[in-house]
Amino acid sequence: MNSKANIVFLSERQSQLPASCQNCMKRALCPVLDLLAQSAGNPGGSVAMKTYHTNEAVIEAGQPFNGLYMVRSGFFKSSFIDDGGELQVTGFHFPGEIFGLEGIESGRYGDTVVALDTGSLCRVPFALPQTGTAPARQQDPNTSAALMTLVRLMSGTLARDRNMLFNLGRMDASRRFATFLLDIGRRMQTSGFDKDNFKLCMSRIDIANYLCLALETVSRLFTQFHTQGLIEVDRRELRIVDRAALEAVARA
Amino acid sequence: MNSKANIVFLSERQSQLPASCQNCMKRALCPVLDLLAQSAGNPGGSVAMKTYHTNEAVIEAGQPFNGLYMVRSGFFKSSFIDDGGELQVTGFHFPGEIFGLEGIESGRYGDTVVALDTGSLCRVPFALPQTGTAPARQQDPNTSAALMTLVRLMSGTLARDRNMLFNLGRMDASRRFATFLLDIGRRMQTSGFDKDNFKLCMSRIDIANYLCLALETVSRLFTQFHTQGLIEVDRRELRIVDRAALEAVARA
DNA sequence: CGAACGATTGACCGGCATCAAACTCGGTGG
DNA sequence: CCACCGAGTTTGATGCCGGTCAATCGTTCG
Repeated sequence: MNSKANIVFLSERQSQLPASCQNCMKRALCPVLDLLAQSAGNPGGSVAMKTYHTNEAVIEAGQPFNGLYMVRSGFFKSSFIDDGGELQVTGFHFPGEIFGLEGIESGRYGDTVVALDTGSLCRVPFALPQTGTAPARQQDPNTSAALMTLVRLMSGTLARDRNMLFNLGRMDASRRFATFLLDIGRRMQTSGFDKDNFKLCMSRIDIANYLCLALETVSRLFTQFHTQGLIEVDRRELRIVDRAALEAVARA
Repeated sequence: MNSKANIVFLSERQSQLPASCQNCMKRALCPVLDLLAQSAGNPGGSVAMKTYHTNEAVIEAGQPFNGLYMVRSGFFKSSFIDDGGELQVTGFHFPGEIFGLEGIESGRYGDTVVALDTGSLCRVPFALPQTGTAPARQQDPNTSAALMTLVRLMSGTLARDRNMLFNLGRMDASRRFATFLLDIGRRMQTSGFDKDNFKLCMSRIDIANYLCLALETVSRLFTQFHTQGLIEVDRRELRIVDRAALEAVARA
């Protein structure tokens, strides 16, 4: 009944987790434990873990929604093709993070997601009853907890998106780039890496596209920040040398 | 028990609606009926309707979250003060629309919301149990339905925000402005107005700030679109003359 | 009427996109 | 071992969109 780990994460609900999650080492990071618990008895299938390789597609924009994804390891990239046929990078996903939320309402994923390197994902089968349906009769005691988890996740995502919106609209190239580097560092730390010393998981092109800047501008900013002593950079290896100064650039 | 209206909107749940909603003429528009139903027995208070006048504040950014708001009539504006002390307009709210979603997770509203003219709101008291709390014991049969409604609302908002993000990042001033006008028109129609002939509820300054453009640029775009025969404009009265052409500008 | 505010129009200029070319690094094959 | 290639990146030169400053006009209100 109880695992051999010293720490009991969620004593009540743990026993209801799918078998595949019982021994997961990433459980402490997992933000969807409630959803996972619910999925234990989900007719749509149980939690599936899968490994992906560089450039391999996880989901394609427009495919029917069939669950949320949590990153176990590796890094992933979201993008979609706009009306003009241009690819637009919409985000990057780090270990412990969730994606697929935007597909819940429409029933279709809005983004194509590909692996940036070798990594693994958990797919959490999940579905919302259709609108206008009669109120659910049999109340799974886990359902409410799962939905609240979801609401929190989405509320947080909304708040972060608003920041990004502001980022794109108001900030000039330097501020955008500084903000980007700090954001990546913060999330690296959350994922268990060093926040000041890490390997950028994406190409310059992806960064430029994500920040809505020209590739050349991003390249110039790398060298400019390096010259100013804010960062050290070699290929994709990045070291934040003067965090305070970088934060100042992001603010000013 | 049953209203005198010929149409029964949600026969099952209607009887559980708060008294103040039983006779609401806007019930058909209301996207939070499930939440309202839940709030009937909510200790936090019942649905409160209130009228606001021009420039009157509904909520201030940072105030503790105490529920969601639905616009019954009139128009409202969201904004916040950034680190540099500058005001940033984040959105406009039309009759039938919801705001306050971003405050659910953090427990504090992220935006200040003010009335653009005289209008009225419903406040829907609402609270999520704190994280880490034990699973709810007594399951209100409406709770799940309410949460699902919320999840749908937020998923839709996420999708719309992503578009706005793309709007700001990639589009030049003309495209942003054309997209803005079409969006306003669409939402005017949803709120029961004419989609091609309406009164802009906000000032040029608000539009410019929202689109992250200079006030002067917006003004120039009004006259430019007018000269090109796309729109007719007199003060705040707007008529979309050539919708197809406007859509072309928004796309190209 | 004068003051205050919102909106329009004009002149100027800077940041960033665009075009263009060189450079680095890894892989492949002769 | 070197020549060759291609993708990714860096660096340089030029031009345009849109921000900023400034002046004017129309409307509303005290």
